[in-house]
Amino acid sequence: MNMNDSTRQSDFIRDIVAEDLKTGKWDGRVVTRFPPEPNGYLHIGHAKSICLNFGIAAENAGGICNLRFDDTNPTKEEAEYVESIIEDVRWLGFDWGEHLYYASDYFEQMYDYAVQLIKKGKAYVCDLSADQMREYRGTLTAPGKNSLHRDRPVEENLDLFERMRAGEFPDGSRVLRAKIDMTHPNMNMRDPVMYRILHAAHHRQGNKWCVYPTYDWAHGLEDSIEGVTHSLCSLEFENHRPLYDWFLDALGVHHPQQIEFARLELTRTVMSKRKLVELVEGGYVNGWDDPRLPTLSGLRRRGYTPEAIRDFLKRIGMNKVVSTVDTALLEHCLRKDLNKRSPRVMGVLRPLRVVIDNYPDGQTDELEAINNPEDASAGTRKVPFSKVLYIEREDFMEEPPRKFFRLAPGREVRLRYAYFITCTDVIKDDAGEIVELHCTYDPATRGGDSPDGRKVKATLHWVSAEHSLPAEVRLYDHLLKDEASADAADWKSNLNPDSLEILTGCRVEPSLAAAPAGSRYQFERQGYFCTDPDSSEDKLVFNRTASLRDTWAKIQKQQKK
RNA sequence: UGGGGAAUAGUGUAACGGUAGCACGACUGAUUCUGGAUCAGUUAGCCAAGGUUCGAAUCCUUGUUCCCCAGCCA
Repeated sequence: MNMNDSTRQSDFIRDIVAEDLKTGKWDGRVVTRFPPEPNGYLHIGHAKSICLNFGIAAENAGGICNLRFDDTNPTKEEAEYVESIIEDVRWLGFDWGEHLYYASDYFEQMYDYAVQLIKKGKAYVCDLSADQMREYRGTLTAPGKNSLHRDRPVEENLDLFERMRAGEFPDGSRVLRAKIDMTHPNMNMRDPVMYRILHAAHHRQGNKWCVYPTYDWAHGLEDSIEGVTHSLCSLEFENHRPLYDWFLDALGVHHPQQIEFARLELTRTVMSKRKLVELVEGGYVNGWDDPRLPTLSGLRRRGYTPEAIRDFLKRIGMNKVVSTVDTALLEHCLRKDLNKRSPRVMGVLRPLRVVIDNYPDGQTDELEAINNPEDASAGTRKVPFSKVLYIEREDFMEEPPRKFFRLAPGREVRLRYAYFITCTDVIKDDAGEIVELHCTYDPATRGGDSPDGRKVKATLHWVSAEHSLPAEVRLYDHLLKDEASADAADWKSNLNPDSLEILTGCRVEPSLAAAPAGSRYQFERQGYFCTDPDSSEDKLVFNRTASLRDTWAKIQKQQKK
């Protein structure tokens, strides 16, 4: 990956890794892993974990980070998700080399380990139903009680477990449990389930198995088998750590250290899988890569850069505090990156026709425009100018309020890289709607500067009517409304009804004619845009990645108050 | 009411017994052929109360608040 945006940083996890390196705890090895379950699409919360795990591996000589699919539940997992996860991790900029693994490849080994535990008298087959098991488990404040099958002889457990695997029993009829302590204050330690019977086809193993390991049993083993040193996971697994440790100790195998960190929450969006699924399946958004979603595929389609996401994740730090990061910080990182690298272009979102009365009919001029003022090497391009132009509707006001610097009757402004123009007439339709402006231009200001030193207070973007290309532009806003109702159950009432606005009559400069999908631009004075995969030469489609900071909008807001 | 965690400006994050700093946001101003960018500045904080210490965000005690756990999900 590109390391120049991941300068060395520190946090409590990296401190532990550094300390372990110093004491030689793992013989100088650093092995981490990113272990998604292939049951959905990755989002920026996952990216926090990805950057952490791959980042730590990259920062330490010889460090390794495995990409491991935690595919222990065939009823929820699909190959489609495996593909998308691989694509997203790559896109984010990380490389696992040879280290791509599947938990399901360890099923045989896990089974053998389970047999070992049975032989040690530390696991037993239990015939309790799910309902009964819940009863026996007790509650947060009351201890549980032992299953009547808890003291089954080893030989019987071995026999039953083998027959479970052989498919002799129906789903839900039996499980293999660890024999720990039904009165343990930590619920996870009350004889947790290690295997359940699931007659379901697995996306990689097919019908080879009908018993599947649970997370608690499988995860530590996966880490152990792969020689992981630091197993990093989110806060909700803190309560599982004693069990993670118990299993590995009971087996006497390599025992990685589990360390927990807080997952990422962002303002004005949703991050939980459950909610994302609800949005996608309920048709509130258009698929997993809807540009409004915080999924990596959504952010990619929206025009986010991996660099901006990594920079953001680096800035928010790593902690155990449950917190919600302001989306404004993500947007800041985005704009910072895009500002440096995006070619400038002129596009008019809501066109207003302007006729330059004193400009010769049929004449075309080509004006030189700077591609990126932040990057001299980006060079310049030619933009056509003619008698009939389009400017942004909101750049003209017939009765300009205080602090409105743009075009108004009798006022002179600059057309960027072109000429000074002065508004001489306003044409309206029967409904009183402004349909056209008449202006004059000053030929002496060609290129955008007045030889007499005359100043204007505004510079407008524009396109030549005849030369410009039609385009559709999709404007996005936050998924959630600003002031969110506190009712967590009714979270969908907080959805922002204006999160998507589609503009169809837009006009963009001709240089965009063959803009390939995914290419990013700054539409001057408007924001950052990228070409949507829906775009073609016949029909250009752009997504607004982010708007530019808009001081005038702020002033307007204040004036309204 | 059991157990496990966490509390530092509006938000996120540093400080590891020795001047509470950084970033985002908000607000000023300068500058500008993008009301962009840039530059300069302002704003605002140690959950509470005790204790230890020459000295406490940091150590101790008590309390408060918030998060997680009763799937054969991960």
